Amino acid sequence: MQTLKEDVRQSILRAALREFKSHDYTDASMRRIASEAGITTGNIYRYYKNKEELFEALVKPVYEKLIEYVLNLKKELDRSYTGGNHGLKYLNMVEDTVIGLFDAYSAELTILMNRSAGSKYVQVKSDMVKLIATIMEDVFTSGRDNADKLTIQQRQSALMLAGTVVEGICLILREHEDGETVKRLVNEFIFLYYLGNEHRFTP
Amino acid sequence: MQTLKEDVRQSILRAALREFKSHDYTDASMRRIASEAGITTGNIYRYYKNKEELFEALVKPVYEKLIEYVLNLKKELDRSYTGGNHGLKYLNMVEDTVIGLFDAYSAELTILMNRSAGSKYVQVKSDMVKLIATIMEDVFTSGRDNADKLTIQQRQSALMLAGTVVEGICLILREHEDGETVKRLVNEFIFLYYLGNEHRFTP
Amino acid sequence: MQTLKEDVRQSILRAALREFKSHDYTDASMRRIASEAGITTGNIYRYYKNKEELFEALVKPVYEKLIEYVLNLKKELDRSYTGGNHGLKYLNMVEDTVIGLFDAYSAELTILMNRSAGSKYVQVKSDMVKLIATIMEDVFTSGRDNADKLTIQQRQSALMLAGTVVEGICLILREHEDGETVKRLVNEFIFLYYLGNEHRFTP
Amino acid sequence: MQTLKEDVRQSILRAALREFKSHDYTDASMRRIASEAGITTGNIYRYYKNKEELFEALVKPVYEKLIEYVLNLKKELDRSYTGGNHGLKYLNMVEDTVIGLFDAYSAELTILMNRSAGSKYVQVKSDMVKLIATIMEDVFTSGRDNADKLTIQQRQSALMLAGTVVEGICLILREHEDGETVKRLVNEFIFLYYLGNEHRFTP
DNA sequence: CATGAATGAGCTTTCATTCAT
DNA sequence: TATGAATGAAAGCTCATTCAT
Repeated sequence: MQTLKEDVRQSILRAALREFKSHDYTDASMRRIASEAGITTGNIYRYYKNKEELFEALVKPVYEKLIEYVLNLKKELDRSYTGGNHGLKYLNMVEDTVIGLFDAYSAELTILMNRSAGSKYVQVKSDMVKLIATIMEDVFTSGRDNADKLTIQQRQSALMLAGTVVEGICLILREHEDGETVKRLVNEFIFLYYLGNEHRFTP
Repeated sequence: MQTLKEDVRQSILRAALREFKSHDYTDASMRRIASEAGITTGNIYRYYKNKEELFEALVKPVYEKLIEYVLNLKKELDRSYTGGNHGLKYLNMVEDTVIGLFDAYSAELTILMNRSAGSKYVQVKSDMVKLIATIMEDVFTSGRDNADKLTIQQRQSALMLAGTVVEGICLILREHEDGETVKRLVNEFIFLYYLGNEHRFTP
Repeated sequence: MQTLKEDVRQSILRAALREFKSHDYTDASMRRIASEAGITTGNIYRYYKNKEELFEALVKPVYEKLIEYVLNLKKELDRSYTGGNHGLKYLNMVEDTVIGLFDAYSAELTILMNRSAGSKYVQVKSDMVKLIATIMEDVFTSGRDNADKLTIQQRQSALMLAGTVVEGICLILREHEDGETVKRLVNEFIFLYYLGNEHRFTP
Repeated sequence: MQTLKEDVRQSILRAALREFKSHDYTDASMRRIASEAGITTGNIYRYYKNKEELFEALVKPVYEKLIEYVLNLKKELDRSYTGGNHGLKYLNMVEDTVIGLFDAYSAELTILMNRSAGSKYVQVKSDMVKLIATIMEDVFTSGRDNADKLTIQQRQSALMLAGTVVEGICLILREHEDGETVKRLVNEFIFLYYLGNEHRFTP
């Protein structure tokens, strides 16, 4: 064979998935992954150069898709900043992003968002938060002409909303495996944010 | 002497607070805590049997208060389930609980909610979530006579909402030290949930 | 106590000395050093941060002295390049350097010169060789006006002579512990090189 | 088939040669040898039981020739100890030995002398040294009737000279591949020793 | 015969915990 | 009580060697 045994590679990935689902990158143990995969510690290193690479093998594909989606989102955002409340539209784009990624890589997305502490992917969450915060700020200033009039409190609120949206989505990802359920819950969740904001100033 | 001992105990707790604020239970280092407290590694074990107990010393008081408040909340809930939409009222009680605890134990609450991974307090969050989920279910069934008519989807939604509320509050606690800011953001956050739900069925 | 137990530190150094005398840096084993020192593996790291630092603790002092001596040698060399055969004089300076260093750090010098492979001190030997090669070239061109007339063969010879001088001295260091013996043998050895070269062209 | 096998054996040896030229026995890697030889890791063990045997396969032929030459040298030495300074003659025999072996097995000789650390051939060098030391002692006592009058210092000097000769030759072997260059440098080097000793007592 | 996946003992290093003083 | 040196198990990783296919 040219390639290493595909079933072993699969069981390593499966075991790694389980391990990283329940431990942060730092706390995950190669020994445990190996034994869970039914192989010896050393053998894992024939398949993945080291812990970082094993983690990356799981998480990089989603990460790259995420970046791609996020860049599109940003472009869309910049293109149409001419006014009008596009809050729901943007939030829907966020939702589509999540759902799209989840369809292809449910567990991996979960790990990327929840277990990267200690790896080089730590900043992913806060990157997402920053992006979504700009969306939120856009929501706040909708209809008005410039955004730099935001008070420091409004900026804090935007960051909070962005942070809680991200955390909320992460939670849903963590707790559910079924795609349909995830979709429905993310949809409800995002819609809640939309409605909440919609009626903020018009009670 | 007792006096001296109390001094030391206090500086251990102070140091532990700082350590656990920035590290998960597993990643926190007893050595660092000792040296930050200005004592020796071994001496820490005269005051606390082990890492778990030290963590507990920090976190148990808030935990117990939390339980207490939560039981009250529950009682209130059970007592007045006779109808009418009390969603906001209950959410306000949750908010009051958080704010109340935060006033007395800001850092400890933050730690309890955010850094318990690896300790026996991991489940606190999910306990909270379960409780709040019952509140959410109450919101859903407001005006109707019994709650066991909830579909499985509704139950999932309630759990999701509860989970995201808790995660959101945890995030706010994690990111802010200033009491006023925490209050304002938690209030906004809770209000968002209220409004979001309020207009759910009346768009 | 402020400092770690000095006798343990000494026995670690003693054990490390033994280990590094018989193994290259890479092949030396911390476990063996620890057990030879009569302590546990982990305990070594209370005294030295890692293998590199333990090696350095042994070898850095000699290394710095060596650099110092060598810079002096170089200065002397550059200052008096006006001609006349100073071969013996320079070789005597090399000898003095070796003897001086050996008096203070016999084993350490041995290790520095013979066991650095794999550490950041690998190049020490070849640095020495290069320096001594310039001395040798000076010997070859003594009395003549410029050195760049040396043929490629002469340069090879100079490098060979320098290399063998260094290797010879390393050998003497490796095989003998007694200072007087080292002195005598290095002296004889250097003198041999002097005589050998002296009579090269005047048989 | 026998033919095929011989091919493989040859390419293993060729690869091992390259590996051992640049790494000590301990640091050489069977994996690298196999891959350099264009075969699989496991297959190497069909041809050579283990690392030691592979090393031996390379080095034993030279080793045995070396022993043979050395025994001859010794015989010659014993036969003609009746007086007269035969120093140069003997040193020339040493030189002839080296050159002769080098002609037939350049790389293997280099490896035997320079890379045996960790294998069972470590002592080869010191064997050589011991033999050459007896030559040196003969040089010292030339013209006098018996050798056991040598002082301990003289014996040490003889050992030193022998050791440095051997180290010097090893160095030349290590640094040069070209046969002519090796010959010239070894010749110069040996001649240096001859001259140096010649004029020792007749300055 | 050959393959290359698998083994297992070894490596350096870290850290909660213990214990002689 | 307090000290801080010592322990020992665990981590990530490497590599000569074995063995099922």
